[in-house]
Amino acid sequence: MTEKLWFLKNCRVFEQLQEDTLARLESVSTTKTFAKKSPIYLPAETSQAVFLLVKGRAKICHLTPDGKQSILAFIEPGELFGELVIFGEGQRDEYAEAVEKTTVVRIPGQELQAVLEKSAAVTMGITKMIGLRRQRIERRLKNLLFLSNRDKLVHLLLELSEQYGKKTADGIELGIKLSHQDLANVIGSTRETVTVVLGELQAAGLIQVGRRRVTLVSLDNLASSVHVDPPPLPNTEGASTVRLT
Amino acid sequence: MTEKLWFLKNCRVFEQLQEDTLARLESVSTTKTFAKKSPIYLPAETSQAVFLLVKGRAKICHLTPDGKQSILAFIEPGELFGELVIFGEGQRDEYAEAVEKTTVVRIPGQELQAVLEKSAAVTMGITKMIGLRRQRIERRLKNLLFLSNRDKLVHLLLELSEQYGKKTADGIELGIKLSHQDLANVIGSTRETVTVVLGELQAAGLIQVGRRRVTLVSLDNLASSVHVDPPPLPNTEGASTVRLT
DNA sequence: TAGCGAATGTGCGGCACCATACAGACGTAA
DNA sequence: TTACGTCTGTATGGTGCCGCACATTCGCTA
Repeated sequence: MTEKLWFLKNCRVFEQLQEDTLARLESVSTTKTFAKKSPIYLPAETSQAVFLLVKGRAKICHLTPDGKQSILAFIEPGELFGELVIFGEGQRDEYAEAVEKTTVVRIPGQELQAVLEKSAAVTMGITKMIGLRRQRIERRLKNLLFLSNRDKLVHLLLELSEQYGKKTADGIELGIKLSHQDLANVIGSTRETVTVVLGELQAAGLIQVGRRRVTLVSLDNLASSVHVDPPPLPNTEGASTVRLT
Repeated sequence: MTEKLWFLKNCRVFEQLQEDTLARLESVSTTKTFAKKSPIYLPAETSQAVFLLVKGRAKICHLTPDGKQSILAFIEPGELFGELVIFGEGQRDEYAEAVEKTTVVRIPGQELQAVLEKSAAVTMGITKMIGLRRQRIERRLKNLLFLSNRDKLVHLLLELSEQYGKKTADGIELGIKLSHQDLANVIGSTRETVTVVLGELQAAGLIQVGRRRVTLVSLDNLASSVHVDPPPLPNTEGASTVRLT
């Protein structure tokens, strides 16, 4: 019927929901489209809403007092974000920004909370999602604590390969376009340093870089250079359709 | 009746549980006491268990390949930890260590999962806990990304004051004994740097330091020096009894 | 296809921080 | 009380990374 309903139904967390609950959720949600670089929600916003990304891509960011942007996460189609507001923990201190033209479904926090009370399955799904993201963040934290920028960057590339890697003739290509500035904002470094380090990694034959594009030539060598086991290989056919987590 | 039962009942997540479920949980759980500095669980461990800290204090840690210890969190009496195993997400990559003589209740992951299926209230409680900890970690992450060691340390002190602060005549005293090495392991710095920075903060009249003890003289000045709002004041009477989250 | 903005490459001075080394001070257990 | 181990203070050189400056190239859009 409506697009919204279809979107909601196709989000893994909601797929087990009964028709009437789903319909209710649909009726209180709204669809919105954002242009590239426009904010989806801001820290100051009083309205407590959760979002489902339908199309495009978003990033969750934070600004330091002196204007530096930290990137906490990227959000892909099918993923829920801003979900921590349902715990009524006061204001957010991060914001979400569309990195390309992006469509989202906006779900009022109250309503989602009501759904949680009705469906244990959905609650469990949300819990797992939050837990999974916490594990990811914890992993990032420990990588950021004591590593050199080189190693932070290698870790990041390995992590990205797990999520966005597409196997090609040259190696694993990252299916996400990121500028050096973006990479720097994820690992807490500077654009120039990232440029240099990427150059070194390429010179060492570990990766191949192009404009907003990175291909990991040797996962094994990359991984062993930072003393970790190589991450699992992505599916051979790259295209990941609607995913969750 | 048994001590275990009492411990479980006094953990906020479980307090709403029905008698029989609680009894079941009690029957499959075991109580263990660990000496100072001994490991409570290790990354390699195959047994999937969740722990409830009853007495003492623990820290969740990670070791870098070159032997540096990152501290991810401290665990206080009444708190659950190691809870992410219930998502069957393979091995842990962190370990837990008793920082003083510590007693825990060990709950098999399977059993906790069974409880979650029975009680929506407990599931919601666990979800909130996981979410709250994620927020905390995210906050730490963004503080670690672009700040100087001085600012990282100040942020840490403010955070600790929120959790362990006790109001005294001189200011807010942190009710947790931490060596400079511990502080360094939390913010990803070195022991010497922490010593120096603490000295500077003391010279600036912002804090008072003693052996494994820090007192925040002026929350406001500390907070404004890193461009954030001062955290909420702790309760005047320090002693926090069994807490959760 | 011309032009402009964004993204990338590179060099260099300055400095915050690390690594090492050592000395003194405190706490705790014998 | 003594003795030992842990914790803390301090100095010193080395360096990885930032901050700034500028040249160049790519890609999008008009």
